[in-house]
Amino acid sequence: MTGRDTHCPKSFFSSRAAHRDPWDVTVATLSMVCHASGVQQMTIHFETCNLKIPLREKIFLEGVLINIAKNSFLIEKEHHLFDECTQPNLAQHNHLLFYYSRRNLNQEALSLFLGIRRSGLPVDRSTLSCVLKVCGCLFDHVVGRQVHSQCIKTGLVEDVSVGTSLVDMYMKTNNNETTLELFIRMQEIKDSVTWNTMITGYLQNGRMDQAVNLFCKMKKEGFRPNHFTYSVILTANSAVSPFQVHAQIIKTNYEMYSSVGTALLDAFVKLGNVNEAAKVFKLIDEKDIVAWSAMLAGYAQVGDTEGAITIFGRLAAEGVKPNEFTFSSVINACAASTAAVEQGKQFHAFSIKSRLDNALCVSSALVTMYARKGNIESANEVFKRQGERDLVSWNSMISGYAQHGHGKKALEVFREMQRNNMEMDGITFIGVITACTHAGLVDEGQQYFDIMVKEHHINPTMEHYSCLIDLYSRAGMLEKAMEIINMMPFAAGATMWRTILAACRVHRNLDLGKHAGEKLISLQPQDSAAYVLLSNMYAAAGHWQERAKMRKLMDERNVKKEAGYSWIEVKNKTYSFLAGDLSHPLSARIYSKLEELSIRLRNAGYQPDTNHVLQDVDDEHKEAILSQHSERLAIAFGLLATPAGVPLQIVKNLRVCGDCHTVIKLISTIEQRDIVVRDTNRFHHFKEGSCSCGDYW
DNA sequence: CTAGGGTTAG
Repeated sequence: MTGRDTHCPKSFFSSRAAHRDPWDVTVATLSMVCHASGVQQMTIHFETCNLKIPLREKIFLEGVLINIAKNSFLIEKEHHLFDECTQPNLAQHNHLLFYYSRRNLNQEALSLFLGIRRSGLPVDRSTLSCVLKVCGCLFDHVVGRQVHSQCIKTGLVEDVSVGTSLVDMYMKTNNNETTLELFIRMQEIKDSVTWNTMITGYLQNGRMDQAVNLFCKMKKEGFRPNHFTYSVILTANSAVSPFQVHAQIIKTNYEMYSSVGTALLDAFVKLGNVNEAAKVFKLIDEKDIVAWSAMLAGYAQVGDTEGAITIFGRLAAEGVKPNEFTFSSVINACAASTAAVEQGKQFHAFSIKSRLDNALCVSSALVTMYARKGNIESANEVFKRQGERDLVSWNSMISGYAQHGHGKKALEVFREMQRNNMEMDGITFIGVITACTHAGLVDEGQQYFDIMVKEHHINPTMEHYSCLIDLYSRAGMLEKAMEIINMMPFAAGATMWRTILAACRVHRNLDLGKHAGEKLISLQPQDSAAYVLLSNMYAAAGHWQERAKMRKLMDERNVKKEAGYSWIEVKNKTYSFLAGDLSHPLSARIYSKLEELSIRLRNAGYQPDTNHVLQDVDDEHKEAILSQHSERLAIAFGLLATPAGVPLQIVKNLRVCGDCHTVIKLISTIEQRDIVVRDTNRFHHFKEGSCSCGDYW
């Protein structure tokens, strides 16, 4: 059970293992070691700074060079230090090489090795194994091959660990032929590490079947899989059934190993089976941060925010330090939940305290979280402060702006991304085209689609065509939208027909609407959207008989209309409202507030648009129904429950109707409030009588 | 010498 935590993680902060690393010498332990080993002539310089490890001086101790700088990373002047060292020997060279490698300072390790080689100093199996690993990490097949010939010259190629390192290096640099040749040549000397290395290599190159074959062959040849083997073979989820492997693991007792249990639980999560994953998690003996993070991410992936946050609380209570992956997962869980932004903010604060807020995956998760919670300014704040950015950072910001209808800003970010020569992918263009859709930039949207295909050679997916159809539909260019449907290399799915249908409703195209409605109903007979939209259209056109038929069809097929819900957060609590809801304790006050508003709205010249009511009732009733739409109840409550001037944040499970949109614009003026409404499609920022969507949604 | 966890859209 020991020795399974000794591998160095990607980042210094990312595992408890790192804290047990003998090289992470705190000031106290260093002094002790110096004292015990009788090294007196050495000077240690302490520097007071607010970081944990204030030692900055270089120390030559027991044949090991240590230079601990800020954050305990070995960063500067290593060669200079090396010159001062009196004739470093082979062991000292290897020590430093391992130190670099373990810290992921591969470039430094490589220069050290090249220096050693230039000076003709001796090397041994440790030196060569270590530098081969470094070449693999850097994907440097040129130096890798040079080292290979050095292995042959020295005869060390016959050594198992050197041979295995060669296999690893060639696998990582994608040289499958040489790898296989080496592996066959190692027939007599190979051990289970060699097998594991081969299997891992195949998996990382996406060759699942080869990996599984080798896994079987390994057992046939009498090598027993160990915890390395199991933890890696479980990532071949499409080729291996976790249930099957689980049975083998139970027999061998490896399920209590953190690495194996983590891989297993993750395999269950990927099958969508969190319950099974949770059972596996429970059985892990000593859960390390990777295991905790995997379980947390599992809950996040199935949308169980509460579960994810509970796991975070438990690991913190057990004194386990969250790392950047833990934060990015929990923040992502907050982004997906319906709860208040406050929850996400708390984890943001925690990540700052842990000095992990600048980690790429954390800051990108924050951008998305703030954007999805309606706080686009904070999203941009985080984005601006990102020291380095990757594809995901840029995509997150573009999509964020797109969802908020800030089409121009989304495109600005996109152009900045272009100027920085960033690589782009399909998701980038989904964001860009969506931005054009919400901004009504039809031609630009089509142009970006063409650029994506012609200049970036990205194959358009279903989603891209969906975006195009959306682009044209929203602009009322329904013929163009149908043209796309007819020319694209996919059959139109339910989502596309729903888009067309909704656009037909807005642009009053009953004929195409019928067609789209029928398609949608045939694809998803249990989805209420088609029935509701169609009957809506019939109602708007005054075709009450047709509408009654739709109603009947719904009853026959037992399709239930989704109820309109809105919710609002006040002081960390979420209050939800159904249309016509009377259940709230403040109900009476809410309705009198609505009364008062309706008088003031009329004085401001408001005329209710009763086209948005689908029931066959008289106009007076229609007005009453409109005025009790769930978002209005939530807004009335928000106005009562918060001090003047505080912005209101509303979330709605359906799209905002045209009449409510008009009313909310007016309310933002007469009540002097900023109101943000997130519907199923986008964000609406109402301010001083207008909306960020420019009445285009 | 070999291993397990995360993020972007719809």
